[in-house]
Amino acid sequence: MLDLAILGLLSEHEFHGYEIRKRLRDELGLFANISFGSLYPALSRLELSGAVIGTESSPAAPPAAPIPLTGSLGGERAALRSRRAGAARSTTRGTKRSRKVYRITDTGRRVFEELLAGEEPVGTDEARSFGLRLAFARHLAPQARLGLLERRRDQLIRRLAADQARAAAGNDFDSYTRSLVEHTTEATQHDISWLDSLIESEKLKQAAPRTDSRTSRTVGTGSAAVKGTEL
Amino acid sequence: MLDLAILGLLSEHEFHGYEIRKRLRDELGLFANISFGSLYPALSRLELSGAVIGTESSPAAPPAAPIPLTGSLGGERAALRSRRAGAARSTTRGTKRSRKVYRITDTGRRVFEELLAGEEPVGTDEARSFGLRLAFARHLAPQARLGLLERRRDQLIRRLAADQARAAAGNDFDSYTRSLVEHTTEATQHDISWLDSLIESEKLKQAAPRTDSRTSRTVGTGSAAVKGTEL
DNA sequence: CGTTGATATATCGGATTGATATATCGTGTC
DNA sequence: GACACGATATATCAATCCGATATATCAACG
Repeated sequence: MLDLAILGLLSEHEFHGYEIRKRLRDELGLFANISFGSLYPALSRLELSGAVIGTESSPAAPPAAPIPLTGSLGGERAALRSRRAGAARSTTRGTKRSRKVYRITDTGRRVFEELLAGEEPVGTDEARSFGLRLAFARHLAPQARLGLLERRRDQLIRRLAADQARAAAGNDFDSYTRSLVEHTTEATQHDISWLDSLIESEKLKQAAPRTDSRTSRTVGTGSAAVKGTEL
Repeated sequence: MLDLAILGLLSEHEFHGYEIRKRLRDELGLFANISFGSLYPALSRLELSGAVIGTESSPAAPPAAPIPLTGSLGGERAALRSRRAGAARSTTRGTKRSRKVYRITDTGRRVFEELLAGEEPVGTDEARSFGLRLAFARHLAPQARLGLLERRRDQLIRRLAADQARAAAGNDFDSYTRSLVEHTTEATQHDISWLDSLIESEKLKQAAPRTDSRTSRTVGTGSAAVKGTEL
């Protein structure tokens, strides 16, 4: 769960520990809210196993791509600051503090793909796990991607059955518990509708071999599809 | 989180370990899906601290402590074995297997109320924690109950703000991540609406000092209130 | 009569969190 | 210009919890 998030982020760009956590938290919210207490051991683990390579970022470190990506909140702002402070700008930006930048290896990419395509956990944090995988679903083969969506749908169907059994059998619930169960059931139904629309879009996209290979817009905004499939 | 669930269940009836897990899982689903690996240590912990009392359920077991709680697990197990081998099947047919029935103490009730009224965690399983507390909310004073609902609402408002910030700033998301963020945002809004209806019902109930002290029906079935408060 | 599945308790390793410690740097403030 | 404060950055720790596993009994079924 944790290695998946780290490797997924590092598969796009190199980062140091603090920023890995920051990015995952800011971009994926509760789906990848990892703590330092698990991040740093995980990075050490991944480095030992050869999935990532950590490099000390000392002032004379001009590695590959500095920060070519988009927003890069912390990095660009830090670079801006140090540049304005005067000293830097000649070599690279003023490394404000010792940090260790992690880069993914080919082994790491293989591990990432295995984790992403591997078995999803069932139980407590299945929702977190699915959200995390969906956030990296673009790295999956279309076939595996559809499988991910459908397995999650099955999971939710089973959960809905359990919810409804609870609501039906447990008539001795007090009003708060009853409201909780009702609300949970509705939320699960909503999740299923959402997945239905995702699956439909995915099938359409795979059926039509358009060269529109970029992120097709039909997936994200399909509120009409959601309404249409409503239970 | 775990002690709260156990004590909450035991505050209504006495149960043995296996059934504690079964009940919590069947009635509260994901909100209290505790495993044996945490249940039995928790029960031992609670027994040591005097919050619960465990009694061996053998056919002729007077309520006084049969085995004077030597903490040593092996010792108790040995005693159990010998007892079962010796006085097996004298009378009462029902006892299918040796089990340890746990009963809550006055201390345990105090601990339970403290846990229930205490600080909610923020972070990963705040939803679980809230659901669990809501399931036992009838044990709270009306004042504290309203506070629980409002604190949860504030939490969700903050989460919604974070979700919307994500959706606004992160335009470089791929379609899957974008859909995930959108869906999460909608779910959070739905949760807030639900809490609004709960809070409204609660305030109404507290404003009207009806002697209708039983679980008022207006909370659980308030789908009209939900619709009315929809965003 | 044997095998399966539910009941029942217990332990272990591993993953993860939250808290805490340490240190540097930028910024606002008085 | 002193100085606190918050953000950056890495690291470690105890505590918690889960999933898997082991062991054992018993009912039901063919």
